[in-house]
Amino acid sequence: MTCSDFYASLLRAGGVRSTSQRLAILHTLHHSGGHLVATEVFARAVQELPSLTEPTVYRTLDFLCERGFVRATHSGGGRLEYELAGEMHHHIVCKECGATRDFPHDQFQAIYDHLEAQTGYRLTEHHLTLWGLCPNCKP
Amino acid sequence: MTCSDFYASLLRAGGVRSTSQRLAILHTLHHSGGHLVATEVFARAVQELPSLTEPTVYRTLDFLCERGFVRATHSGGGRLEYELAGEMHHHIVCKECGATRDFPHDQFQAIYDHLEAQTGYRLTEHHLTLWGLCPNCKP
DNA sequence: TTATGTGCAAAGCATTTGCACGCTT
DNA sequence: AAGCGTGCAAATGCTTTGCACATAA
Repeated sequence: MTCSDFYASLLRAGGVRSTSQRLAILHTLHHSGGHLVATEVFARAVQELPSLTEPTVYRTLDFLCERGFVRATHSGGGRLEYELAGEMHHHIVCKECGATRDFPHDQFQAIYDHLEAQTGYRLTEHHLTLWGLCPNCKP
Repeated sequence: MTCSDFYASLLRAGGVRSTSQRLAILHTLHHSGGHLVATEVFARAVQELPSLTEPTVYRTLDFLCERGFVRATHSGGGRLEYELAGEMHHHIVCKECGATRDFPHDQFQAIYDHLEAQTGYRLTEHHLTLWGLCPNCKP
């Protein structure tokens, strides 16, 4: 099964139409390792699909987020970054060299449970990003 | 001591100049309870100081963040929100009614320490925001 | 007095919107 | 065949920049 076939069936399984634009954007996010702002998604995806336009990228990213295929995060700078929704994880970003490392969500779950009990909120979403100095950039 | 006097001495204690623009912006953040995007900061602060302009708001917010007087967070929507730097806390936002509640950072510190040991990064900054349904909006 | 900060005006981008056409189902 | 999705073009709005003047220390 090719990459595109995979995403095509993923979309259809989610009950939405499979279009070349959506596939190009999912493919781009997959091969970039995520963490792309909208303009970068466009810049890369348009190389796969030259007819792609900016408005379509914005609308498609919104759509894919709403449907849960894609997740929006942020790494500072005030611009949302997009990545494929998959295994739950977060990011540590090096402020010096930009190196990014993922870490799993597991260890936060206990705190989230505790916060639900404490506040009465039911938690459904979260953004968590850490910054610091990676081992190489530490003095 | 008036509100302005307080921020004036805070700025000078930090070794930076105290200007009417900086005071108006700090005052605005203080009385809004934080969580304002740049355009909202301008809209409110310009009422206190009519000569204030947008470029000044953007430059001043950047400056105050760099110097640690103000902190930038995000609550979705991809636009940074600003609040006074004070006691370390995070936010839970209700997706239904927008009600925001703070919770202290304490309980996360142990995990952060553990992540530092595990990844070799030295952590210096972090953004953490949770979304969900508040007690009133839960079915 | 001197360096820093601000206003003004304009430019630069990112993002959104309306509408007609095309493609998926 | 029907409805959703996209391209195009333009508008909108946020943010940044250059430069001259004002202000804090």
